Amino acid sequence: MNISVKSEYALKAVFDLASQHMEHRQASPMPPVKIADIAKRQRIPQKFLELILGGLKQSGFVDSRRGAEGGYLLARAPDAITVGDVLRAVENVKVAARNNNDPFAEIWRRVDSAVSAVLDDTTFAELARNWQEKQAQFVPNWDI
Amino acid sequence: MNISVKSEYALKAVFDLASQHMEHRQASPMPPVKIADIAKRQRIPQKFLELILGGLKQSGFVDSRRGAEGGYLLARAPDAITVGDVLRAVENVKVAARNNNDPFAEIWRRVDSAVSAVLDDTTFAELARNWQEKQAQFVPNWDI
DNA sequence: GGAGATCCCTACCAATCCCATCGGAAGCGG
DNA sequence: CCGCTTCCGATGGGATTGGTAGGGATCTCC
Repeated sequence: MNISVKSEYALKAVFDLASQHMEHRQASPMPPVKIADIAKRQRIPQKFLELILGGLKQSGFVDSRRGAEGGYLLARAPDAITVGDVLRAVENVKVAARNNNDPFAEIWRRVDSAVSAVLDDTTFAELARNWQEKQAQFVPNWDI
Repeated sequence: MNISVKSEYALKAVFDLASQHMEHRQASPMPPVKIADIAKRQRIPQKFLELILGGLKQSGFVDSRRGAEGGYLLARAPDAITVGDVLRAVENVKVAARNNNDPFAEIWRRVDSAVSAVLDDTTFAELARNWQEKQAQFVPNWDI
């Protein structure tokens, strides 16, 4: 599985937005998250992140508010976005007319479907929840 | 699943050797297969194929005989080589110290094992047999 | 012992991504 | 209107990819 750094950043960005979304108290409307904050938390070069988020917006995963107190937010609920969705949108999917006439066609199909199976059933809500639990395990003194 | 052309060539080369091996009558010892023949059958630039086979030999999958009537042959039986074996040897396997401390570690593990599962249980003997059957289906007049 | 065929090795190259940075324009809130 | 923030196009170095070129080195068969 060859995952480009760019794709990794995209996943981390969506993950960050999902985490922020889920930590937020539902009373007030969710405020946008600034690029600079995401970049700092996820260790992503800020300028690079800008263009990644641009693509992510084009693909309809996130939405943005300009100006002061602007930023990015998720366009859908965190449990309605899977890792596979984001990955397929970000990676330039050059399906390139899979040559059906070679001996490997079958095995590539099998691999693709195996990968999709695991990628398409993990949502970012799940990811964020698991991560929060794991963090709580290592810093369990928060309410003592 | 991002597969480089080079890896594809390597797979095709091993597949070609396996096919030749299985078509050969077992009475006489298997004669080596020439690079030029593999290149022509599998549509691979000959000089490029040379260096790919070199690597494949270094990895222990194939063996070579020099001189007139020389060429390449499999180092193991076709049913003892899986697609995964070849792929891992050819692709520069930069495992790169999987960061265990990110939210995606788990999912990458799951993907890797899913991919390995399908890649490691397909041997080239299987591939060659399936291919021969498929060809026979489309050109069924060979013995009429 | 040649001759011819083959493997082997090093170097090189052009194109294409990949990762990132810069500079400003445009929009929004106070 | 001013500061903050997203947006957008251009640029650029570096690595990788896909391939070429050519000359040995070495083996086998006659």
